[in-house]
Amino acid sequence: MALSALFLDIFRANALLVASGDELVAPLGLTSARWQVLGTVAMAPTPQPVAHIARDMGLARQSVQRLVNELAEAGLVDLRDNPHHKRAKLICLSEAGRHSFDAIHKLQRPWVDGLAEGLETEKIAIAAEVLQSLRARLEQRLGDQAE
Amino acid sequence: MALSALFLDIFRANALLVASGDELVAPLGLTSARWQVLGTVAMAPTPQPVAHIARDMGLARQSVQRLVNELAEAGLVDLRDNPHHKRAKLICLSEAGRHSFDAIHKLQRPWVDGLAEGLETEKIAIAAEVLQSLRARLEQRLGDQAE
DNA sequence: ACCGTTTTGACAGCATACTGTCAATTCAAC
DNA sequence: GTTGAATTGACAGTATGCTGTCAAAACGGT
Repeated sequence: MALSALFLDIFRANALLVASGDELVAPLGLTSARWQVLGTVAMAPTPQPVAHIARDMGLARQSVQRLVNELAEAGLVDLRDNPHHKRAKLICLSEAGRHSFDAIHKLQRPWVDGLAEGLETEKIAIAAEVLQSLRARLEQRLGDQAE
Repeated sequence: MALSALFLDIFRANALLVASGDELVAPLGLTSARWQVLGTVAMAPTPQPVAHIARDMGLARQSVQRLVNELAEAGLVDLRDNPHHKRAKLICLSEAGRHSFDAIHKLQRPWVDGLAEGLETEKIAIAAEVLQSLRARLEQRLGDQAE
């Protein structure tokens, strides 16, 4: 079955992307996971609490919680008081975090451009479509049993 | 950039596939990772040592080592003496392992069929092609720096 | 206003994958 | 044949993700 083969490709691509991402941002003292959290925080139109970021990223709340705690300890994000909730602090970039994020951007663009070179845009779009369709089905099935 | 978006889709699809796989084989007391190792062992034309299986799967040697040790402890695989290497035992399925593998197959087929339903085969093929191309590029780049 | 439900972060523990290091073994070059 | 390089498994440690449980806080229906 073609789909089973695709699964293996997804596993490998995922592993390689994480490894390559780690390598890419290592000079900045970051990792793939922290970079992704930092990016989500940076892109949010307004500071969000951890649980909201986790939903945005499709990760478990506690995974993001730990990463945010580490980023806060590293001084890359600040925990701002939330007027609407005493415990759920709002996460926003610190000065250093903004710096790191900008530096990542400069590294990321040529990296992605190099990877994309020679790949047909339409095929990338089709691949994304297939993965999103897969995602929807998997999420629905997991939801069926969990809730 | 379209490719960056695809990366996020790959991350999510990977996480969901692992979670769904865990759920699928949980009744058999297995996990996604062990299932994949078991499958690789079962599919090998002849019993292979751990390091060879790891290369087959694109995983680090030690990751597979641990999983194989656990599978051996669970009695699903046997470690057969290797006439060509005193330390590198050959991994092969035990009776129980063969049983589990057959049971997995029966579970897996309807699951995959259900997921594939409505997906166009050509699009799946294109997605696989994109991911393989991506894999080749990422592997090459990582290799550049590591070796 | 009150009480039950939901959300949230803290804490603890597990599974998976990675890396680095070491000793035993095999292999290859000479 | 001997010696140096590569392979292999054991052991230890790290990063990421998950889950479960708990108490504090917020929310909602009555």
